[in-house]
Amino acid sequence: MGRWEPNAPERLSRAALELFAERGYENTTVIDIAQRAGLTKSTFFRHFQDKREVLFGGSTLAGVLSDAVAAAPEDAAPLEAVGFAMEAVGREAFTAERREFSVLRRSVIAAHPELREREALKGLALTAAMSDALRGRGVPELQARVAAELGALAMTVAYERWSGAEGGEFGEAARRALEEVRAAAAL
Amino acid sequence: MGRWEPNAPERLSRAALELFAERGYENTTVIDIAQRAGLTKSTFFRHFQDKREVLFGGSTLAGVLSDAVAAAPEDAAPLEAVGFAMEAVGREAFTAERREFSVLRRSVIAAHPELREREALKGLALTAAMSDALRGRGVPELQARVAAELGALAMTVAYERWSGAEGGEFGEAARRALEEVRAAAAL
DNA sequence: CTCAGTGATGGGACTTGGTCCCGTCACCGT
DNA sequence: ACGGTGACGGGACCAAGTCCCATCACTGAG
Repeated sequence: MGRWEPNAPERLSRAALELFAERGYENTTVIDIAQRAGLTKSTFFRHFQDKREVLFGGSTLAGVLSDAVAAAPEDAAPLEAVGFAMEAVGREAFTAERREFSVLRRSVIAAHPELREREALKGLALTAAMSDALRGRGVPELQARVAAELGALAMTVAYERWSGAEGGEFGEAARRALEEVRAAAAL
Repeated sequence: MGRWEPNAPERLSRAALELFAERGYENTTVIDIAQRAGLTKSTFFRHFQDKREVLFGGSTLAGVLSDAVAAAPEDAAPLEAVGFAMEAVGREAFTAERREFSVLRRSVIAAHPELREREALKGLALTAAMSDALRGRGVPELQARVAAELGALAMTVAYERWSGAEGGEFGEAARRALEEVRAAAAL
């Protein structure tokens, strides 16, 4: 088992998730993580900005959302474009085979304030990505921000359900959630 | 100038804001902050959980929002209750005399990722507070979350304007922003 | 086959954030 | 005058994160 094993970032992420689940985030050292992955602290920080990022690094969610919104049919309303983005996420990120991983990751994040904080920041990035993509379609500033915010809420709700007992396909859950949010927003 | 000077937390906050503005967040040590306030590192961490919190500690915004939503007239619709909360914030938090302080604080936070991250977490706490207060009024789960999210967006927009060149009163700016958001959400 | 270049890794010194424990001093009531 | 309480000072200590340099595996040219 050499110095040249491939996929260092992935090995580190898996090791980190395991250790966080076993003994908790604050009882796990970066050195612990690196050791389980057969690496060292130096290498860890070469692949991740900090200890929290090891659970968020692989995420290209912002890019997926942005691209899907931009690729939606020209005549689609803002919230419809957001709906397409939800489906794209279901296809490219929250797939059935990654559900178990996502569920564990979710519970680990929920248990530790530092990780929740990072997640909050990533959430802002997601809404910003959607909002920017909508503005790129010619949607006015405020409408874009509203649609992005409602889309983010729908994604959160769908993620709660999808990673909960229900299972099913994420894209559909997100579409349903988005429709419910739209109805709840009609005041 | 003794050991018994009052208002240690406030002195620390002011010292921190000054130093962050002067030399930047990462070029400022907790010891620097404590020294400028005439205190020590130990005392700093006795008043604040961590270095970031020194810019967020005084904030009872969540409580203000929560109370105001709960105190709104019984027959007020969710978004109207949120409107009352906005005015309460204008009265009790974002007052005219604190504007200068808020503007500086805002620019400091915007300049440093760690601080933006903490702000994102505080934002989540605010929407959660509003959402919970709305549910306490009997508003269904999803409607409460939507109204809270729209309220948070309105607050963000109003804050941008209020701390920008425009000035004026925060409560009014927030009410206007909330009305615009409501209009933009009518899809 | 050899050898130099490239890039990822190992390793250790160093700074700083954050925790812990304990001694000290000011205030307050008796 | 005296003891209790609570805030502060100070120092040891650990882990996160930075920096710099040595080392090793792979690659391609000769």
